[in-house]
Amino acid sequence: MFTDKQNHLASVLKALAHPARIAILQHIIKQNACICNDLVDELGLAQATISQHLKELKNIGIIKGNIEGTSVCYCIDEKVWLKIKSQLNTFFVEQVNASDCC
Amino acid sequence: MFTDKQNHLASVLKALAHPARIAILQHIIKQNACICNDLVDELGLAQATISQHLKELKNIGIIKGNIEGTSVCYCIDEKVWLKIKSQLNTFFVEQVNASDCC
DNA sequence: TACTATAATCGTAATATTGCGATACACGTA
DNA sequence: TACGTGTATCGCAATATTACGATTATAGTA
Repeated sequence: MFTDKQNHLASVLKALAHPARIAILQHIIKQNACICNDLVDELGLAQATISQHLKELKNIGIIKGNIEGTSVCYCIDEKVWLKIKSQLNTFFVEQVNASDCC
Repeated sequence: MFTDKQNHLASVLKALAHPARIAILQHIIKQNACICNDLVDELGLAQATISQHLKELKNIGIIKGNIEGTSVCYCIDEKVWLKIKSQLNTFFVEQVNASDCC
């Protein structure tokens, strides 16, 4: 019904479209390294909830996890991050005509 | 629980995070001018559904509608479009460290 | 004024998302 | 091997989203 590109872009945006997931990404970036579930303390959410949000971010590939002893270390997958960035750029690069009719 | 910025960015992304709404925006941009409910023909959705999607896009201000005789003319609100674009840029500008640990 | 066309809104059913407690699983360690 | 710590998954309740037919509202037209 829609093109693959439209569907894909929509699902990427959907994965990002939650304040908790935005906060998670920002926290991972801020630490500039991997984190485990400091997130549970950092955000005020239950462990199960954080894990669920992490899963959704993993699904679009923007983060990856690495088992590190007894805990899991998450970080941004730079390749996917840049790809998503450029996909959004492509979408927003459209020159909107200033002489709109409304 | 989250910051205003995080909440706002999330709600903007959420409004964009649907293939139908992406298709609507692309169609409006492609026509480079206002359109009414060609969208109903263009996409395969019911008139009520299109109207609902348009409402969500209007809610974040990215499009605006103008009554034009018996129909309504929609177009991108350039100011809001650019603002959202720059908000996303701000988010994605974060330099992800290439030397990640995962 | 009645009629038509366009779009918004209402009501509703189906489905998806969100959050969380409880539980299961994996991996170190005593 | 038993135990503790950190995560993932399950099951469920509450809520939100999506889609659409039916209805309503608005503006032009006969």
